[in-house]
Amino acid sequence: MILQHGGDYQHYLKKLSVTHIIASNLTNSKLQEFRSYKVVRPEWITESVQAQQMLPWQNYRLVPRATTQRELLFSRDKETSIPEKITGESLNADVLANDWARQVSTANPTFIKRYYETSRLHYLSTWKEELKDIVDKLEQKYKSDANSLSRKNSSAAHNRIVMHVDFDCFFASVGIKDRPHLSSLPVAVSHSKTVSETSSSDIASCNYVARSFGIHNGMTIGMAKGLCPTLQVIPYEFDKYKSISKKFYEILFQYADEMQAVSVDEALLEVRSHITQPKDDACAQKEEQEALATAIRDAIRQETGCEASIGVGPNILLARMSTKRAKPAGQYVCNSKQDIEDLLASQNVTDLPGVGYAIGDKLKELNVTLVSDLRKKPLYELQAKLGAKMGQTLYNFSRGIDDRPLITNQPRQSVSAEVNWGVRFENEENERGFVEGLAKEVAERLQKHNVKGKNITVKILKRKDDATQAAKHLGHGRVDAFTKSCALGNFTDDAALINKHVYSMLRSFQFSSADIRGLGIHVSKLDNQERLSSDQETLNFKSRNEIDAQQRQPSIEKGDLSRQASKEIMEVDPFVYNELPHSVQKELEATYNLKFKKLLATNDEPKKIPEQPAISTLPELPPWSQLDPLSLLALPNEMRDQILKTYGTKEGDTLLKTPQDTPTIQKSRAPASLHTKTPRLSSAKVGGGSNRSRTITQMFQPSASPSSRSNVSSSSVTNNNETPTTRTSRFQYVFQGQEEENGDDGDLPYDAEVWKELPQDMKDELLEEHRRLKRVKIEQKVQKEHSVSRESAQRIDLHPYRTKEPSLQGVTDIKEVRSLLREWVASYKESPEAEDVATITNYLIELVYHADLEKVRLVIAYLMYLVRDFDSSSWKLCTGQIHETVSEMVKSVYGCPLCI
DNA sequence: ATCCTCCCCTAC
DNA sequence: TAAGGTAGGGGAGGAT
Repeated sequence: MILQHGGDYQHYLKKLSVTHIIASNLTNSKLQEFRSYKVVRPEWITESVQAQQMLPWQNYRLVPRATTQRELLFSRDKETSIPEKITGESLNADVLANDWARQVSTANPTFIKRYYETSRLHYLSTWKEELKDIVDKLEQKYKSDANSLSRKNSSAAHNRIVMHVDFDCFFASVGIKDRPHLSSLPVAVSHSKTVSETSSSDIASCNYVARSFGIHNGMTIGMAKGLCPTLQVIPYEFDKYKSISKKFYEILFQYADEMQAVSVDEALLEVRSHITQPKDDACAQKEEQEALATAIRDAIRQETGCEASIGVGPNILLARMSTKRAKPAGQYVCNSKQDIEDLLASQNVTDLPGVGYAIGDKLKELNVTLVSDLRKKPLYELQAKLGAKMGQTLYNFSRGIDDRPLITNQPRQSVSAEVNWGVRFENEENERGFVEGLAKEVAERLQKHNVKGKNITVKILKRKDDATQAAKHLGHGRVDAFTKSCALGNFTDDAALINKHVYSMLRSFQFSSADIRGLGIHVSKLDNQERLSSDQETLNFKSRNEIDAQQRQPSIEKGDLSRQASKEIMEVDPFVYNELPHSVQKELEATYNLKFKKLLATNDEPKKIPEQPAISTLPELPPWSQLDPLSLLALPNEMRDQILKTYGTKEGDTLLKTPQDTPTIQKSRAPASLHTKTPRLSSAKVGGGSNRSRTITQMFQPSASPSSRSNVSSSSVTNNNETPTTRTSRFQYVFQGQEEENGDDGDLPYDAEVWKELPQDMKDELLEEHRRLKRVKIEQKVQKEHSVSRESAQRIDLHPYRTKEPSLQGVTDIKEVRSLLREWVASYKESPEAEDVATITNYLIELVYHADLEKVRLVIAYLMYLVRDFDSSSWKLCTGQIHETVSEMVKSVYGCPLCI
């Protein structure tokens, strides 16, 4: 209708060419973004057409969604039928009648500042950030050191030694250190000054004497008093904690190849390079690790006067579990299979890191309480219950497997501030003031960390309708949580701007201010993120140019464009310009050297289609990729022909003014809606069971460079002078063979009927595009499988159904499989590569699903035979692990273990 | 398939 | 009386 009545239609908002925006609904952020545009409902068009004249747009303004939304009306009558309705207003009035409560709640204008000065959790978070910074800086310093390479490399090696160091009841220990007379008494750290039964103050930390009474962290003083009337309460001493923590980190850094700040009293260390004993001498290694732990504990005791416990293990999980075992004031080294068993099997699942109440409950629904129960569950069951990632993680954890590296130098992703205590608003003005203060707080934090963000999220805790006075004094009580976010056009750290958005989002919920029990502001999408892709708005041209100058396509560089744009002359249609909002006009004037066109000389297009009765000029066409063939078919014949011809004669994207002699369609993707809903013509499956075998391509590569996980793929890619996405290996034929077979286009994903209607040249384009897409897909799949196999050794395909026989490296015959294994073991005398172990495990698992247990048995037996008289324990450990995993698998699928 | 929003969960 | 913050991983489900 727009076109037929002389209008023009743009698919994307371009400030220079859009006069009105048609929408029946818009998100909050779009409403904000378009607030200076003429945003009208579609009725403006239809009714104008009907009236045969352009009606005033003002009458068709799109009103904000919030106000068009119908309100859920809870009848007042029903409410009053509840005998004593509890309202936020009455509850707040009750609490705020008390003068003291007024002082410490939002009723006090200086509340936010005072609150953050006393919140232990706030300190915990702040310290963690500071310590991360310190560790990063120290790391930087060491990097310039000559020694740094060896330090770094050793931690990336496969045989990790991870150390977890953790103070025993940190806050309590620090307090007791300066109050020796309390050392043998039950002690707790809390805000509470008196130990009364009614105190709802939390215990932040308590010593082991107190714990012997059943007292634990997080318990209220009131409850603790019930358990132990003689409990000694000491106050927080935040400054002390911080200074002791500093000493702690200074000590640790001397022993760490790499360090992750976990918290003020806790850190993770890679200490491989500090262990000199050979890997295969487990006994000597254990002794050395014990000695190292003792030395570190001694140093900490001497410097800080407090006890720390240390756990050592081959990964983070086992190090942490070891610390648990070590406490208090002890250490534990886990370096044998038996140790792993001792640490895990009998533990409660909630003792695993990352398993709290919620996940513990979900596991309980699966009848899983102990880690040993967890181990009996097949992967798919865990994933179905907990999600793909969590299921996999716990499946691995239960077996002592944990691939996670230490996290260091991670750029911050968000900044936030929230307060969920003491929030009691007497009126809306009160609420507004608080939001303003919180926005200011967030803005200051952004500024402090030198970042800006373009996404703002507000989080609200609203008292449940039936919630009475909170159990904790001025606590939030029983609440529901709500969040809403908005995307900004620009990065910001401006308090007023943040406040404006937050307040408007908050109001959109239409909650009574008296019901609000907590508020938070989160800012994300920060401007400190690494620019990895050319899509990003800022680019580090130097480094990128250096890295991939050769791979660079002669395509457009967005960055280049925008850089030059500031000097460019911009041709503007005066008609369009006059319709633009004033702010946009100004912006254009500021940015460009504007030059007004004479008049509607749309003859930019060299090839104009002459015979057009219906429409004289074509509107700017959407990119080819956006074209919906079904809609195309629905158009009047002439119009469709014209559109198709236009695509055939020029670039789909008219922004690219490069003249094209040959009618090609670049950068096009198959429109999604073309995907058939009827069965495909034929689906020629190629490659068969060899798909997975591609993950093995690294298997026989020399292990010269201590191939850290991250550089494996890159090293295999940059070898030789091949295209980046193909693999350098003697097994390359697997990949290339597939690619060639793709000449078969039988599996085109298009509806046969639609296809038939398309003109031949369009068919040709689509065919070519289809082939290209297919190639890309295969390449991506190869890469993905690599990353997957790197992620976890126990990845199991969730789709057991296999028509093709599983293969290792494209090979299925047991003799050939054996010779592959022989070759593999021979080429890695020292210890196996994790990726290869994963590949073989995967192969075996597929065999299990393929019900070829005999072959499973043969392969494992042969592996064991190959490593039978190896000195290296890692080979034996590894084959043992493969055996165990597969056996577990067999058990979960068939109900009985595998007998070799 | 990938992204985005609105959550939930966890750790200290 | 009391100071239930914060960042990041991740999932569900919808939009693109």
